[in-house]
Amino acid sequence: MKLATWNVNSLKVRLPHLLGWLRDAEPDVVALQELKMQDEAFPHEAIEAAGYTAVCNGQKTYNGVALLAKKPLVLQDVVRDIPGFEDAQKRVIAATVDGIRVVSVYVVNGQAVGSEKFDYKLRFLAALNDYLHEELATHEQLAVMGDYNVAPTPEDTHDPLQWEDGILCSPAERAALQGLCDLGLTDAYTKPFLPDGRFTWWDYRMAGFARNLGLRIDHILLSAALLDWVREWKVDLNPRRLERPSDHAPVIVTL
DNA sequence: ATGGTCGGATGCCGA
Repeated sequence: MKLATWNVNSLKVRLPHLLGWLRDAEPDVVALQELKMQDEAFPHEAIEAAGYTAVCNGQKTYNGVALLAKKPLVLQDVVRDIPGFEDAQKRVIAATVDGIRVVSVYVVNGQAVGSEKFDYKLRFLAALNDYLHEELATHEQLAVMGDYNVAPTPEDTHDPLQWEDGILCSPAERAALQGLCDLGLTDAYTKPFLPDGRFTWWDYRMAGFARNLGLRIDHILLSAALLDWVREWKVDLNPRRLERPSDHAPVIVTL
């Protein structure tokens, strides 16, 4: 079973990349983020033709998330957004596939430490914590996959001196991510699995990818029942090397 | 045309 997460940064622009990558990587379950499109525009037909079924929680211009499952797998008990958390932004969708509860999440970027958006990021992560607490109580097998916009440790940045205490790396953000793990979730990333490096995002500016000026901010968190089954964690750099790529690369965990 | 580069939507904003 291959679980994957990918921030595509506009599904409209990246649809050819997504279809090619589904063919090459053959993931079983995919969490997508930053669709930047409404539900009516979601390319169900092309994704069905590629052998996948999909559910989405879209939004115009910003955000938007989806879950894909390789047929004949089906996505059941779909829940959109964080129940009870008032939020106009579409950042969460959950479903059950083959007995596993999967969540696609696009955590708030936060812009700058101390900003209004930073405050929203921390409130979002607190609400996500409450939600995942409930999900863990009802689903033994839980996989929470997405763009967390948090680099867990200094090693997860290309330049700790530059990034430390800034946005994506501040103590408050790292504590919030650790808070999710304290619920009973574990980052599937483990250091022996580094065939193509550990970074998942590179800024478009200043030739970030060519110089490998990256961060590890996309994660797959697993409940204990799934963690024992992890065989491999990897970043798939192939889509990031294409013309007009997303600024993120997919993370794939093989169970 | 909009900071550096993208994407999307305008007369920049968010990342």
